[in-house]
Amino acid sequence: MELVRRTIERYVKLSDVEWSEVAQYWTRAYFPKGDFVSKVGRVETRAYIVEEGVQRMYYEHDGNEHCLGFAYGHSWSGDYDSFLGQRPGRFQVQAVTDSVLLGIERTDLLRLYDRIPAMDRWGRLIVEELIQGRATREIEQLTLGAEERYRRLVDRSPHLLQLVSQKDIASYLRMTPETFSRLRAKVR
Amino acid sequence: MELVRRTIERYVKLSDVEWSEVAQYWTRAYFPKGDFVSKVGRVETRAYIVEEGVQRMYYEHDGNEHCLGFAYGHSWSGDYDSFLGQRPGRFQVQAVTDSVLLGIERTDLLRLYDRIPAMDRWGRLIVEELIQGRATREIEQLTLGAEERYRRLVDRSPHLLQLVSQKDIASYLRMTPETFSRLRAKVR
DNA sequence: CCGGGCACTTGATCTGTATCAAGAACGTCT
DNA sequence: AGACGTTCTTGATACAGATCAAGTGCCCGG
Repeated sequence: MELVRRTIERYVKLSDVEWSEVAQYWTRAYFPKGDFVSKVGRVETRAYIVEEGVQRMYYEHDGNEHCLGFAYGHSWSGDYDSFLGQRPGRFQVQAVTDSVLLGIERTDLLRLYDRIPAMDRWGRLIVEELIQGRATREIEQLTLGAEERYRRLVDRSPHLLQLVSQKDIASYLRMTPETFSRLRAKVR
Repeated sequence: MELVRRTIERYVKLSDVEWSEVAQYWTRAYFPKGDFVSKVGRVETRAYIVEEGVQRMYYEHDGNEHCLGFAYGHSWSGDYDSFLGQRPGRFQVQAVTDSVLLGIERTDLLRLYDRIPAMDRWGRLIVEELIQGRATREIEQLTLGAEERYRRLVDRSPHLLQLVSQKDIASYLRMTPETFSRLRAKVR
């Protein structure tokens, strides 16, 4: 659970006493490749930090999968939309590689928010960061053509190409696998 | 400023003492139609609540304007991206009609976050709500064709059609004014 | 270690929406 | 009130990327 403390303390400082209260609620969960972290229709009651592995979040429509993002490194994972709104999930979150996540129940998190103001602040800062990331993505979707979107991914997140199938990345970039494959051949 | 209190208290409760501290920092600002609330390149130091009027937020690229959203009712206004990240703004926010906004300086807001835990929580809840709204928009952009996007707008926000030019709405719906006009003629 | 099914590639064709163009109606500034 | 600029409409054409189709290779499970 040290990872949790480090992650939180990138935003706010916790005393040892506070941390010991926070720590008790986090648990480790294992998701083998292919397993679902969050499923459509189910209200997500847990928030996760990625300890190991990669997960993808996607929206299903007419049998098509539209990937909205990947979680890895020590970022957030799980369906934040369902978690924050406590409504039936609209997204699926699936382990793309064997994954280990550190999770906390929403009721426990709310209890911590009540008891430890720093945690409430942390919740705010995390979501603020999330929203800025989404704004960047929105700009890119809005203004870039398929080739430029591909180029940006290649030089900003080359590691993803190793870990995630081309069709999932294509979907994340809003293009078909065919288009992705052609760009791959074309661009250097 | 009563509006500010009502807006905040839709999320958290403030004592009269707390409110009197909060209240002093808010000021009223007038933006005649066409004026800019936030401008590209400038760091936004204020957050706003709309008292009157409509504003649009857009991204400029190659001389094209891509509208990301409108603010009205008693919602947020201003460039939240620049405000939250305190980086030079990527968006413009412009008054589409004569507008009256209630604003607060970031430094004052941070001071309130420090002094009044309920305000910190309010900040979190506001941003959580914002992100859920963006997720909904993202889903619609992802899965709906131009015609369906148009239909949804018409029956969810018909008032916008009265207040905002068709070209701005077209841009918000990610289509050209020509396509918008054709859909208008076609759909009922 | 074999076999079936994905993942990926490559080619041909299709299509929704953008782009270009031109005219009509509207609003607003002097 | 006149005139210009902007918004909206309508038509013709262009194009990026999707879709359809077929073939190759490779991974994983039995």
